[in-house]
Amino acid sequence: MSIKVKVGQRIKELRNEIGISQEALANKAEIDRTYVTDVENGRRNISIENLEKLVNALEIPFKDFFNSPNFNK
Amino acid sequence: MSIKVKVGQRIKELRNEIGISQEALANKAEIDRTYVTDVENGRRNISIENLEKLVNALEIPFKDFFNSPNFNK
DNA sequence: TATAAATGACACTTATAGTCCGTTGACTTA
DNA sequence: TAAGTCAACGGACTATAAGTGTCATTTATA
Repeated sequence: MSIKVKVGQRIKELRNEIGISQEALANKAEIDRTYVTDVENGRRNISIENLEKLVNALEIPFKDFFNSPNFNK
Repeated sequence: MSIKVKVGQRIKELRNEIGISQEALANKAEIDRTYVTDVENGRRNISIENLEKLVNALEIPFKDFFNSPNFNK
């Protein structure tokens, strides 16, 4: 599985834990809603700055974001 | 400190631990030599795919890459 | 069972990520 | 004196991510 897909899945997972919509997350991170959709579905090779925005909006440290079985597959 | 600078410092730190040159790391990761210089100096907003290449070349899991005091500042 | 809310798919422009070739200066070894 | 390695930087170029619009589809709920 590509890193893009893994990152997307992890974002979706964390977003669902918080219980907010893609649009709410997008607004919080100040990113376009459809861009978030694309990222969650593994269609975007996201940059570190945009990933930081999303990780911050998900209120999780980077190290915890990557501390998931997802990233050992 | 920006995420770009933090990532760059962490890459440089890990590269020095291994004891290889920027060019050797670049070759191992199959990315451009000059690009590695820029990333280490915080001048590039690297994509997740290229970060993965570098992290793999540094032979460290993502979660350990981000498990550094750097990323809590 | 219709309506709205949420998500998905994708094309498109523009901004910039990333490559390639070369140079420079610091340091090292012969 | 070279001659080599390495990091940093520049300019020109190509590839692709960022950002947005639009419509289609799915899912919740009245």
